[in-house]
Amino acid sequence: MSGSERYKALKGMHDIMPPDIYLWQRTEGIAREIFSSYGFQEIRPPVVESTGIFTRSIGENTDIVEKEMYTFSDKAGRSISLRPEGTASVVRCYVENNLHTLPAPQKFSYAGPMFRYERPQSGRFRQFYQIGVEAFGSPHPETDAELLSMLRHFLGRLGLRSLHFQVNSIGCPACRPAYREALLGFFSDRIETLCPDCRRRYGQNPLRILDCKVERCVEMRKGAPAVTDYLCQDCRSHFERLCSLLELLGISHTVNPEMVRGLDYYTRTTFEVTSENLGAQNTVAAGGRYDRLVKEFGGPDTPAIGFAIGMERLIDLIKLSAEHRPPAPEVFIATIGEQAVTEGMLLAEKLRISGLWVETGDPVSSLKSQMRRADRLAAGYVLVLGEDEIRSGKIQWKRFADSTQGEIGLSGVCDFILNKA
RNA sequence: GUGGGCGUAGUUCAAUGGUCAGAGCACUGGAUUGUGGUUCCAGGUGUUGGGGGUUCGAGUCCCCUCGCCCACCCCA
Repeated sequence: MSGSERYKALKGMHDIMPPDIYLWQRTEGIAREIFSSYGFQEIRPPVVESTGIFTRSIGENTDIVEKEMYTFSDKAGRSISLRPEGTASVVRCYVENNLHTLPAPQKFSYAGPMFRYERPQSGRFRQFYQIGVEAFGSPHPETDAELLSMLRHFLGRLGLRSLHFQVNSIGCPACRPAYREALLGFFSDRIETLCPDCRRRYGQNPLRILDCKVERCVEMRKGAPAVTDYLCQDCRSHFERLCSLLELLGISHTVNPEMVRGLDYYTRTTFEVTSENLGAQNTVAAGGRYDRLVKEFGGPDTPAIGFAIGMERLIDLIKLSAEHRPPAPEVFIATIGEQAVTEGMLLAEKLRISGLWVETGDPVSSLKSQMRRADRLAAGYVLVLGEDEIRSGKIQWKRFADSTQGEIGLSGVCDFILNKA
């Protein structure tokens, strides 16, 4: 504990280990299963990219690129960065590999670590994991709805309840400037009454005033123009269609015109899934449309939409939702005597080949301590193998769950366990 | 970057400024020889995060530093 000489993980970076790792594996498996049933195929872009990929897509003046990126020079002096999010890399991959030549829409998923140099807090880390999906080539609100539906499907399969879906449309280059002007106009005569942060936001990113938590600001923005009232005809009908599809699919949600997304590339649909049970960082998944990004990356004009799920936050919720038992060995082989140790190894191998998780006892410790260890591991069956068993060819089995035990011929052990386990 | 809280055994925590810093859990062994959990007995560990200061005396008070947690900011 006197740790100055012992290495520790870096601030904001954590080991994911048992028993949590089982929740991660299960969650990732369910994601793979469900996403693939919607036609999403996994891709694995590198974790490091040219810095420009992120600055151009996420936005030069966002906090992420301004102060949160892990940016380095490589040996040749190129500026490279650890990815702070997944979409930019996937778009780069899509363009670089000319994936638009494949039949649209093309749908991809990814999973892995992201990096942001932030001050850690509950639900926020410097290395954190996201599972995300991106669909390219469909401008239709049906695709938006399908994504939301898939997300709900996934979260439902994990047993999560009481999640809050919020959707919004932030318009397109045709209609957003007008809204921005309206917002600036609304606040222009009351800038002084806003909090210092919001005064800064007024110049930087006025939309952010809409989700300020300061009470006075909440009060001041009553009656502020809503983005949804300023949508152009195309954006409006896209959004209305989406909302009616969500109704049809039975996805309960809130339309929240004050919902703001942090990344610059979003157009039209944005959405967020939040939970009451997470602390301040309560967004577990979020996403939206980015119809201009592919073109900006040098590809053909291609609409796209995606979302990302914050794994740590998701796992937190899964842990809260129910008790989760880590897996336990199916069989524990306790041995007494040298010959039994050898026989035990052979038996263990045989059972493992059948796919069972088998542990063996410490060759030199007493049967009692081996039994105790088996119990602590919560092993399904203990097989006791000693001189008597080797002589008689019959092995003792014991099941902790109901404290039953019995005898079985050595040759039949495998079938016996497989049938019961 | 800003603010608040907390650092004592592997872990969770205790200890009016005053003997040798304790307890639960965990771990190991044992309670008639080859049977776990419950019970009983026995066993060990700390540079009290680090450094300095005040004091006859500091885990306790003060300063610095490092680390963790939470919140702001921002975001998954």
